[in-house]
Amino acid sequence: MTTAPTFRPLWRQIRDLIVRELESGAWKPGEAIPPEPELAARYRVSQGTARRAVDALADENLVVRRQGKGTFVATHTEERVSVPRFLRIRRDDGVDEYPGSRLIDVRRSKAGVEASRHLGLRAGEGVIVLRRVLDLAGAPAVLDEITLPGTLFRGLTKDRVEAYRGSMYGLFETGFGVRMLKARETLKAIAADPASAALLAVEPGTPLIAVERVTTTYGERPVELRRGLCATARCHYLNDLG
Amino acid sequence: MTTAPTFRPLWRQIRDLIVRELESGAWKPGEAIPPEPELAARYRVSQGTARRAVDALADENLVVRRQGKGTFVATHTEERVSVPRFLRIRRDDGVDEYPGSRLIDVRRSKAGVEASRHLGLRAGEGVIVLRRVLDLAGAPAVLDEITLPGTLFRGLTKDRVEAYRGSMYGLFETGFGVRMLKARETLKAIAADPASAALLAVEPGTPLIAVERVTTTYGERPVELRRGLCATARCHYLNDLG
DNA sequence: CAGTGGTCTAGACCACATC
DNA sequence: ATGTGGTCTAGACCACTGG
Repeated sequence: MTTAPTFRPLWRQIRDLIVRELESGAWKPGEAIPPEPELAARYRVSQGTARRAVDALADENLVVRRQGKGTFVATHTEERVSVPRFLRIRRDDGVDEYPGSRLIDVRRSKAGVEASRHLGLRAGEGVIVLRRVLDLAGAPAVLDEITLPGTLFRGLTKDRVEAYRGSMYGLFETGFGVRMLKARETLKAIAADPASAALLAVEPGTPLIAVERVTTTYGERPVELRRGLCATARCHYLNDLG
Repeated sequence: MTTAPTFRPLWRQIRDLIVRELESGAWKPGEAIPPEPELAARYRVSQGTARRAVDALADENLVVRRQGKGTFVATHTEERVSVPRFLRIRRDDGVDEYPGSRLIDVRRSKAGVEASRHLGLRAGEGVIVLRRVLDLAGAPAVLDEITLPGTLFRGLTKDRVEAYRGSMYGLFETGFGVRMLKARETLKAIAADPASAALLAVEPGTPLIAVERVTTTYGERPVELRRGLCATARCHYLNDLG
């Protein structure tokens, strides 16, 4: 039995209030949030305390500070410059490459046991399943199957995905107002089945890394289930332990 | 070409000075560092600035703050309570278990191309190679091959490892004064060779996750090369993306 | 109780970006 | 020149630990 927190610092309360504003969409991804003096005035605290709250948000990657310019709501739409934040697959030769994406299909269906469990849906609720192949160094690297709650991604079609220029999470954010904040990945090694092998251009039975990702938005609410099969002949999964 | 940093905040400089103290062993792992007022006096700064420096160290996991008690040098010797900080392998059933370890052998040899590259040694320098199996849920889960620079781990023997009660990094820290601070892991999927398969109690050819870890101490200096083969039938590799 | 880290404030000044 | 975030200070007070 854990006792409820008996004390919440002021900066923590301010942080929570700002998160609620972010959640409600008061300031959109990429936009600036109010400057520190204004936040301090609004919440009736010293600038130091407002600053502490914003610091916490920056540590959580919810906002990005830019000296001299302001503090901006974090976004997935400006990741084209480097490698997407959530992509752990890298080329063995060390070259930083934004992976190419080929969409296979977009289907509507009912949530199975696994999907409903991970996404917190009732069995049989509508989901959208999207499949694609990521290319790295000119060869297929990852076969992705992305499962989304139908209610959140109503107008999502193959055309819409193909028309969008940028990362998947950029589309989710700008097109559907769903912000991907954290993810938890679970990795296993499996043998390639014939169908997947064909799409990845490897022999059936080739060892692959199976990545299961559950992505969450505000309040740890799960909004994406992603299963990726990674062929690691010329690339690898990278992880830094701090 | 990157320009040299033109400005270093005071708190950053203090942080660096404290790191040097830590590196020199002025305070040993598990011990308390001087309280904030004392640090402030020693470095002739305000307590707020000293605090900022210690905050940075805490963020880097070099020290651990404990309210009311003090600030302590981080250690790997107190990880028995939970799961070791650098271990990403978890049981599928969610049970938190401290893995059992069976040592296979400890050999002295010469650094090969890979080892010398990753550990920054000259080819042919002496290394110690240690092999073991980690058990999870009563079954072999990971086959580890740990390569260490001979000069740093002079008295390391099979007996010494078996006599030590605690994690490998706990032994390195208390027995050899080498503190493991960060690590970078590179994962690939491979098929089990017959020898490894036997030790992991799986069929030859079974897909495994091959984890290559390079662990570093102060100044990003590499001090361990570890190759692990993970059988993921009843466990998985877990990674949180923030 | 004294000593530790944790919070909050008010104010001065610095570094950076923009006009 | 102005406005933004970033640094530093001095001091008051709170929360937690242990004698």
